[in-house]
Amino acid sequence: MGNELAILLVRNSSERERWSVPWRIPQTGETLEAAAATAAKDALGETPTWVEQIGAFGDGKRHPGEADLSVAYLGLVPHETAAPRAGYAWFQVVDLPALAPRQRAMVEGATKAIQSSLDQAPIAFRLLPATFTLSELQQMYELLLDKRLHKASFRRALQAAWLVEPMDEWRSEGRGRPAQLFRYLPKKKRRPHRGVRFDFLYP
Amino acid sequence: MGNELAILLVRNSSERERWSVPWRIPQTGETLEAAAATAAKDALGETPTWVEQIGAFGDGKRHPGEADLSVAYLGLVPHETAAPRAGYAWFQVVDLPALAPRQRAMVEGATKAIQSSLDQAPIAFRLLPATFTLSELQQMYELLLDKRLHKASFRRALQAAWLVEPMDEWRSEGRGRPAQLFRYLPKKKRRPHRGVRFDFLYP
DNA sequence: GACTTTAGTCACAGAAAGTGACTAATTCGC
DNA sequence: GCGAATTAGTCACTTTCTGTGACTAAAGTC
Repeated sequence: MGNELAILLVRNSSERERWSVPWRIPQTGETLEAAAATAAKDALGETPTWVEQIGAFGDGKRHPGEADLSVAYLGLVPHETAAPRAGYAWFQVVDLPALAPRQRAMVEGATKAIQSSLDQAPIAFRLLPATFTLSELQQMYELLLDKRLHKASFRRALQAAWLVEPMDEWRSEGRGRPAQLFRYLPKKKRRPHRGVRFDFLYP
Repeated sequence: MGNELAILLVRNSSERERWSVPWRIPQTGETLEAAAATAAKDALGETPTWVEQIGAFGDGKRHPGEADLSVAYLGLVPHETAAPRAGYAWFQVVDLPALAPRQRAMVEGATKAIQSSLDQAPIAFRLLPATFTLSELQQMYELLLDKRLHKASFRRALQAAWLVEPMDEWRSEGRGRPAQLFRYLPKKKRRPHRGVRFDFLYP
């Protein structure tokens, strides 16, 4: 665990082994995103470092115990995060329990959204400490994309995108040569560059 | 007109020169997408050839005459379409009248969505007749992307993507050499290929 | 000190994209 | 009828980007 994408589900109070996505009915004066962040905080104890809307889901049919309309949000937190509250549990995305159709659609939309916005937004950086090694960054991309990346290609693309800045620190991680630490390069400082594609693929 | 992206707005009944996006409250048993299609049909007299969800918009604040939550959909129709019903009018996207903030956000999201899903879905083909010339196709892409494309690059990428199939027909359009007609190549027949980027840019 | 392990870089081949020029087939003006 | 103008379609060449394996560097292990 920790190197796999996982999702936090809540046990369905009514049924025995039924799980569903954590949810919350927005209160008056509460934005959708705030409601999503609150739902996540109720589950986790802290607010996700990345929150993004997936979309509205509703099939017109009324299901017992379901709202007419669900607006799904994706929230991401790094693994070193507080344990979930009672009634909640993490599941690996590759091995989910049975979910209602709408729930499954929302989860599917969320995983796709991760991959498609990964090269548009600093998602990976919000999931890492302020300073990190390039290997850690690459592993995060691999985890989020569910794809192995080639080291040289990854670093080349990273350079072209001016996304990170080297620091004067190195970290020795037990075995092997110590890795240089980097930090996310705030947008302002970036030099003009072409669009970047992070879709390089390992054979 | 006709070679510009335009949006169909409806006059706000209450206020004098206020316009807003056509809307509809979904009925019980009606999916969101069906409601969106119906709203478009009410405005236009026909159903858009492309419909896609943009997202849910709601700021938590209650505005007079506005729902708590709006789920925005993008509907596209070719230009040769029935005239709008009374109270509706087309506006060029580059020159919109004043809109409420939420409305503006929805329109903005819609125009971005066009561009980002243009190379993932056969949007352009739904806006053209069944057979078309490559120049027509290129003009459609240029209109939707709001970007000039280089002829040779466009055709090269098109070939690599196996998206179209030449027919044995030519069409003479007044001046110049007659253009060969093509049609959209149904997915089944496509040969394996790499992903295609339609983001080649004119200097 | 030799071996293992992880970091980091290079170099090169092949593919893809940017671009201008060129050929082809029509209509228009005279 | 003929050359200019116009639109279609293709080529060729250069530059850039990707995929990839191999190489060097700096630590720990035994």
